Amino acid sequence: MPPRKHQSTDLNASTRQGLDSAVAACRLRGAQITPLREAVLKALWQAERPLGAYDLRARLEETQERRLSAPSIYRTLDFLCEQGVAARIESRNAYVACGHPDHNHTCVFLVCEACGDTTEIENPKVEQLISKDAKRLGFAVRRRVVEMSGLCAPCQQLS
Amino acid sequence: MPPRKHQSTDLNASTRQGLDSAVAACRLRGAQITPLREAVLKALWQAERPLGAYDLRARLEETQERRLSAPSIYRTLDFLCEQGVAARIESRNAYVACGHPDHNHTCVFLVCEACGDTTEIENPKVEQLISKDAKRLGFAVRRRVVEMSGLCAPCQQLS
DNA sequence: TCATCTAATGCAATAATGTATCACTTTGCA
DNA sequence: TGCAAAGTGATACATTATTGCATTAGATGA
Repeated sequence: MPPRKHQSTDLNASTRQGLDSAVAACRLRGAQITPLREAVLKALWQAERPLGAYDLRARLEETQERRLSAPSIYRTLDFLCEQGVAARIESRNAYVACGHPDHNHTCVFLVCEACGDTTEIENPKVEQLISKDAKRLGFAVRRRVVEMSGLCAPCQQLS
Repeated sequence: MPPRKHQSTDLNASTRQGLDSAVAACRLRGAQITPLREAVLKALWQAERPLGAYDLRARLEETQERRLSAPSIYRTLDFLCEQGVAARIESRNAYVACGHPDHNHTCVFLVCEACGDTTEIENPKVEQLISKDAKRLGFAVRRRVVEMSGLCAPCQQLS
């Protein structure tokens, strides 16, 4: 799969496809897709960049026309991350939809400091390299966080 | 969680060496090492795991016997991270002393979820791999976050 | 169909983490 | 000495995240 720009604003083609395949992946594992979970995932897919939990809540409250509690948002995000269909960007305290809904994979996120645009790339070699080091030290890796922040190509032009 | 020692104000050999070389590295760059900065760095070296900013503050307030403001702590930590003698563990909102005080390097952190113990490894190949991908996409990397969480060898024995 | 059980959600309060701002102090230096 | 810049202190505030418990929605089986 080619690198996916999280900034794509079209709501239909790639967004719908990503959303649908994410939902399907969850169902395959017997995980329950509730209206709230689907709404959150959809909002992430539609977002132009990683969304903070409270930012996400604000957006959902608009489209849903009701109040949502912070715990609901966090629980839902936790669920989506566990399912591998979303990911937390630790260096931003924010979340993105993940286009590679496998359980055991490492995504590398390139996060633009200027516009927030986030690109997700997969590179199995990175994972292998680190796993090798970890194994040598007897460390059992469970979760991987690989994030690069800097400037995306368009923002470099501007500065 | 296994017992740990954070009461003693004495430094063991490797801690002292790490602290001294970090201080020397800062001075070489003309950066000012103030009493507060040195105290914070020392506290990080003495802790055997990442410390949260407020946790760090509590410890310093004990040894210094005075109140410290959160902004002071954060400013000091920012300084130490910029100097490359400390690093922020994004997945924990915490900070560790860094044993490789170069400006442009990528450390991989292995963080044990059980005991908090954190190991820092250097692997230039990881950096190269990711840089290559980034370059292909025209992305200019400025800061790198590579963190693995899981279980360290001793904690695997226990479970 | 209904009773029942469990997962999911709602809600209030609050903890934990991080920042803005301004005033004051120290340091380096002409 | 006096100035400018860097560093620190202090208050208030903003953002992010969690806890505990009540309630609701969905699945399950008699």
